[in-house]
Amino acid sequence: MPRKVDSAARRDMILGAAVRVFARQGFAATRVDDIAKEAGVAKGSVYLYFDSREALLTAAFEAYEAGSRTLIQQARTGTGDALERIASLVRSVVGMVSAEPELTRILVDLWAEGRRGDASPVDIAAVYRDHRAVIAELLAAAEAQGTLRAGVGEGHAAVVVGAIEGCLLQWIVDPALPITDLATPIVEVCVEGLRRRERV
Amino acid sequence: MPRKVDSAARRDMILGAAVRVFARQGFAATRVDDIAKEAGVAKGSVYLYFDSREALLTAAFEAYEAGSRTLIQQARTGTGDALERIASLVRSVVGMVSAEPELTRILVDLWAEGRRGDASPVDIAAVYRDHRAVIAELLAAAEAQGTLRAGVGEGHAAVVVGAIEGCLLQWIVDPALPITDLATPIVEVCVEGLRRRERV
Amino acid sequence: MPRKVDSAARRDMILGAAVRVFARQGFAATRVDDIAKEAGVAKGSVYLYFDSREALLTAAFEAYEAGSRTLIQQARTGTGDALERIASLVRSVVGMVSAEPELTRILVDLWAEGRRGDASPVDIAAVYRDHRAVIAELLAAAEAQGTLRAGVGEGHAAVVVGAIEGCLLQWIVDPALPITDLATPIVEVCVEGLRRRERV
Amino acid sequence: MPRKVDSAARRDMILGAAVRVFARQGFAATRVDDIAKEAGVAKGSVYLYFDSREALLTAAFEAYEAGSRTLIQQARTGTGDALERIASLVRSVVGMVSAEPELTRILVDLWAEGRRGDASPVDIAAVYRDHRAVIAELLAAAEAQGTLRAGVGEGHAAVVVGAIEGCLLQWIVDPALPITDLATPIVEVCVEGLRRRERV
DNA sequence: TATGAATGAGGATTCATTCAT
DNA sequence: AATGAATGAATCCTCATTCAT
Repeated sequence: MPRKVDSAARRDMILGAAVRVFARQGFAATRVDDIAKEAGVAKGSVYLYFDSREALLTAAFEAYEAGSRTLIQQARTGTGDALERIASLVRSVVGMVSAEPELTRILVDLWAEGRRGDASPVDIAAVYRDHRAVIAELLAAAEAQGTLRAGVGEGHAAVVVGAIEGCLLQWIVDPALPITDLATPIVEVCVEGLRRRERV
Repeated sequence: MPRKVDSAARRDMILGAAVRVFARQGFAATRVDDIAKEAGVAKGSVYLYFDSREALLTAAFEAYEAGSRTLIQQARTGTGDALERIASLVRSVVGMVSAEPELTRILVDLWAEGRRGDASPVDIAAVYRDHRAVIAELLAAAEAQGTLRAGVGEGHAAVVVGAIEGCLLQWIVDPALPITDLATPIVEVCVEGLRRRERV
Repeated sequence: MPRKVDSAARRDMILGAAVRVFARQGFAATRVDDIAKEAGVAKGSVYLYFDSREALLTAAFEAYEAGSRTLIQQARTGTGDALERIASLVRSVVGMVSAEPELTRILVDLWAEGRRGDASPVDIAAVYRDHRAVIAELLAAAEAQGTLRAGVGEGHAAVVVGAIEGCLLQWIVDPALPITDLATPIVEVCVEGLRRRERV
Repeated sequence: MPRKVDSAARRDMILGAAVRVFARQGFAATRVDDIAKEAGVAKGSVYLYFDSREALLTAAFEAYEAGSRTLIQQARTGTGDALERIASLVRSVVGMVSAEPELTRILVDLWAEGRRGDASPVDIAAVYRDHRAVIAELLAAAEAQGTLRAGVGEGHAAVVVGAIEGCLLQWIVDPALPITDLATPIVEVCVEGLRRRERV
């Protein structure tokens, strides 16, 4: 009779440990042994669930990407004032920091890994392309709703995404920065910076 | 004296080679041998000018930091409309991408390295602290000039810095993104998002 | 009793699988997992019947040795013209290739393993000592029968064994070689090379 | 000024050490560290001259092959009685055991490695194909000279090669076997087994 | 100063073997 | 008896750094 294990749960457990260690030390400085220790298993066991150290980062990316996709989906399926929906998306993304601080801290490793381009399975560029796409869609909707000021286009979507990610970046590099307090300023700058100026 | 000049030039030459290779392959994937080859010197010669592979990244950081400090200085010493000076700063930082693309592409490695906190000589957090500080100063000036809308504070400075760095990030990760075209949108979103709404 | 039979059959089944995989990939490149898969059992089950991976090779050797002993026995118990009995032995050994190709292909692993000398339970040297011994006995008989030419001794027995094994070797290394066609040439060279030259 | 080293000599020195260790322990049981120790260098230095542990075996094969080619060349360029030239070749090959005992003892590893077929750079099969080819040529010459008995063909060439290699094999597996004493018996059996029977 | 051969610590990965179920 | 998850020792190879010339 084989030992009973929930293979998926085990995998998740190890991945969770890996993410914690990556968040703490950075991917480059993380040894497979560190991960095994954090997970409370032997080094070899890590390889029962992941092909390589690299694969753990990729899996972390996939987890991040999945969360990201959910947020994007929500933004897409929402209704109502388009600029308000952008504001919600901003708050959701920033909210992820509290929900998943480790996964967020890994972002910098994903950027570094994803920069290699097609050579890497970490296609972080695609994630941001998607982000820009939703924002652009919402901006188009805002335009239709007449709430947008003139001359807003693709570039502005990149700026909104940039504002969010750039704030995450500052927090990653300096955890003392009160990232959760930034959601409102981001919304204010971005949404108000795009909203049509009311005539009196 | 001529010796010293030569020596400094040689150091710069090697550092330049290192930066190019870092930009191409990323710090983690860069071997000291790659740098030596790019510089056209022997591996051992690299160590005549730098203590370690790590030191090359630190030196690159210092170069980046110096450039950054110059921009900050310019923003501080400037005069005139405060919001316009913010706009200039934004354009300057984005302009650095064209001027020094390699140094910019290295940013991601600096973020990764700098994240280690006090353990690392790459204090990238300080750079962004400084950036936020100037922006905050300029915002205060704008407030005094009456061009700022109400309720703007520290957080908004972080957003402006975030918008810039977040756009750089997107470009690093996806060089197809037309980063230079983003200067204007960034300015529009940030400056207009902060400017006081004119009454007619 | 039925248990015992089952057990022995199971052992043989696993050994057979091991031999097939060894023949295919070579001992060094064979994982216990490969053997388990070939046998259709779990990896752990292999260890219920064999102490170690090494033990499987040893068991294969024992099977080979048993077959070899049978042939030797037949050669010893035979009667009639001594040179003819040598010819028969040659044909029998070469015939084993068709009968047990996998076991034959493993020979090279047995040679490698057996070379370690006393440290190894694979005493392939003893097998060849035995082969040489029978051949020598038969040569002595031939001498008594007056069919042998003068000056034939121990060394010639080694040559006969060598001719056989050397042909197997060439086939192992190059399966395109039509090994079964070689039985007759081996017999011709060896037997005629030893037979007394008839006076007319 | 670079350290002066004769790179080729260094390579040969390390290869020599590797061959000695392979001969002693077998390829499978040889660690790169063992080779380094035998050569009196650090482990890493081995990799300055060889790509991998495997490459050392390949290089050993190439050395063996080169020697083999020389012998073949000599056999081809010789003149005189064809059967006598076969006898010389036999003696030369057997003589290699005294000249290069370690290289000879490695043969079994080359056989094991070479058995993998096209996947391996150790094309030992080609070596034996060449050996058979020369022997076949010499047999054809003998036939033309009228010294050969009827019905001799390709297969007989394989037998001659087999007799030689099979004797080496017995020595490898059992160094107590007086291999040098076997040259004469091999010649007697093979040459006399192929020579035309004189009528009185 | 410059070189590049030499070093050896370090770390990812493999896989024979064990053992809880 | 059978399983296959878990283990961790073993080993290949890399590469930052040193140093003799």
